[in-house]
Amino acid sequence: MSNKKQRYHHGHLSESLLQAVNDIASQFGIEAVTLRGCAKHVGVSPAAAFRHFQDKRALLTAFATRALNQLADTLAATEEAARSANHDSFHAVGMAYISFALENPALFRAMWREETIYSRDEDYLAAAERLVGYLKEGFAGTIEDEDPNDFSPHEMLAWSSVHGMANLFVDGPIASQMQQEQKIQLAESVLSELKSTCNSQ
Amino acid sequence: MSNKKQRYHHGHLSESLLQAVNDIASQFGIEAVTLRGCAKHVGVSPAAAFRHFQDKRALLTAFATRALNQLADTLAATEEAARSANHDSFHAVGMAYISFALENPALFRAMWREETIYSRDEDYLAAAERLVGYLKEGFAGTIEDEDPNDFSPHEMLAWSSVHGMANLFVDGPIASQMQQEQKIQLAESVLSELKSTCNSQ
DNA sequence: ATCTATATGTAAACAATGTTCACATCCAAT
DNA sequence: ATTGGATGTGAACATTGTTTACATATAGAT
Repeated sequence: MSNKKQRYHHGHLSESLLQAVNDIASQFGIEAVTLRGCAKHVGVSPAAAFRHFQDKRALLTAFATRALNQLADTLAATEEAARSANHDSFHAVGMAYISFALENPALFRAMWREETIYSRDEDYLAAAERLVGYLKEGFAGTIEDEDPNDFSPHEMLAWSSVHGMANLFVDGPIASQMQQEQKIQLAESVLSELKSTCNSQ
Repeated sequence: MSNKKQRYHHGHLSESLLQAVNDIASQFGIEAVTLRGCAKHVGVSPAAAFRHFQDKRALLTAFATRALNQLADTLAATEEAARSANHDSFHAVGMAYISFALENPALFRAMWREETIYSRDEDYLAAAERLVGYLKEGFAGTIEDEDPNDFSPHEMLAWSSVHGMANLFVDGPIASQMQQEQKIQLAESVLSELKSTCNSQ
């Protein structure tokens, strides 16, 4: 971080800028992310960012896209692991979703904020579609699926309750009043309730 | 709006500023809310706002507080109406929550955004506690309640799924891809699933 | 190797925003 | 009527996003 300071060209600027967003957002929240701040964090002039992103909004869109993909990766890996270990993969996927939000609140917040991103961006839509795909396919294949192209009430119930808990644990009155451990325990028991409902048919 | 323009003192500035936030947020989104914009909307100098709110953040906190109270009012009224009409009040309260979000996305977004408000503000906490209270009391009294001071898995399941749907309908890939009507129908059927789960004991 | 087109970076400037400060105006209690 | 506190104004400032004109590096053709 000290010897290659003299280079006029950075080399991986767009990648580094996204990393900067991640660092700053993780430490101070997304609201604290500033274009100039990211540029300084990377050691580059503010204007340089505009060679790689049309906008601040475009930068945040790319960040949200990456966050979506990370979450989708996590879910996929979790399901695979649980399946091959013969564990309850519905439970595992649900908990993975919630844990991701708890461990990366900044990422989780970023990926859903319609107003601060270009939600019609091609890459963003693709990433979103990938995540939604998992869920439409029966909550990543862990519950029975009637139609892989649409949400059944069961699928929607599963996703929305997990998504709702994740949101409530990150933003809301519960967020600051409950310990991490409590949240996880509550999530576990809610998922148990859910499982019986969603597998009942 | 035209004859009382000459007064030096506004009279109800803090109230009017909140109204301005509402107007602008409803029309252009919360991200578009600007202190100067609100001041101009009210016909007052930017600095005047600081006599009534310490911060932009304090203004948004007051706005979020009001939104929380509005939602709580709506839920209370809905429950009362459904109860006296002998309707399914669980269903009614759940749908009211979701409808509120669909009809007032700006309000709904504002009330949960920890990063843009003072979430430790006294009034905000009171409003949040009031809403949470409804839910801790058995989802506004519509499901059985084991402990009014804590969330049972049933209560958490009910709230989180409703909250999750509201969020997904307002921010997220579904938001733009589904019609209002579809969202409501999906919500209805999810709530039907939920009811059997939450009342089963 | 040289030249040149293009990609990538810089510095300086601008408008908009949040915020503060010194001052103006009004209201209300003496 | 006077005066003190509440409320509003205008000018200023730092910060931010963004643009523009210019500088430098890199890659491919010659």
